[in-house]
Amino acid sequence: MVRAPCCAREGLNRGQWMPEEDKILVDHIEKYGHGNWRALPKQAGLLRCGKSCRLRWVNYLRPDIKRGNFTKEEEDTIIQLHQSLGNRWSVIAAKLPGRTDNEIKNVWNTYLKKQIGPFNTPQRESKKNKKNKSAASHMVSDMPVPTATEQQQQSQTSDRSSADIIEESLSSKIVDENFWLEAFIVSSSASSLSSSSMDLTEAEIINPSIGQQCFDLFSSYGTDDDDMEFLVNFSTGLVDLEELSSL
DNA sequence: AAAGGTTTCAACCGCAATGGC
DNA sequence: AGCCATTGCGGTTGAAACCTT
Repeated sequence: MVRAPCCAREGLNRGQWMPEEDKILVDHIEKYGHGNWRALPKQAGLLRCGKSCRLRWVNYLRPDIKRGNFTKEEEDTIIQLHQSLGNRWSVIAAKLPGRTDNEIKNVWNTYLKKQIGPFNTPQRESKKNKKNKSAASHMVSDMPVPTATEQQQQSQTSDRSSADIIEESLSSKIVDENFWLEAFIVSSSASSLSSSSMDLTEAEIINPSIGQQCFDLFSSYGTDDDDMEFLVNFSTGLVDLEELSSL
């Protein structure tokens, strides 16, 4: 038998908190603390479940919460931490005093994610997402087509990053299908501009079918150290598409 | 001005971790 | 060791605000 959700009890309020409810909760916590969240609403006289009270306090009513927009420094910190930690919002929030995990998660999902583009670190995957995961080719076809200038700019930064990103990913053992696809895209765009041995046109670089093809090849090729070396060579233009296709 | 579309963010849900018995 | 209650976390939802046509 599955336990019913705590808020399923009849007669409990849900949704937006009223100012009176906030006041009751704050007054109670200031007086008695929040030793037991489950018992708290009853003790305080609130028609809410303990979970809802905890969330309201942690994300909104706590006195040390910082209000207002995130500063550039905070945004940079989030981006950096997300690169190394992934979606571990509570850990990221611990590094940003006054900011909540929920707030950081929202900021990330609303605009920081879009700011940094598609080469963010792979995220921990929920069971639900695994079920709904779309084909890798969608990622390629959804990619915006870079202009020549954008590519130039990208290559200037990704000359550094193509091999670096690959090696960073390898050293941290983050090797999943997103990694391979991203590695391909990064290495393709970098090498097409930096190496003549890579005979890829701009159209081919962003062509979804080639992306999918290479992804499939990489996937079947495996993920051991030799493969890493191969991919690094690929990224630096030492292996070309024909060789890749003949594997 | 109004309808429809998009974005934001507070709140909820379900699951995993933890701790007490 | 195993069960159960509680807490904490991350993903998701939906109402409200905002924007566009």
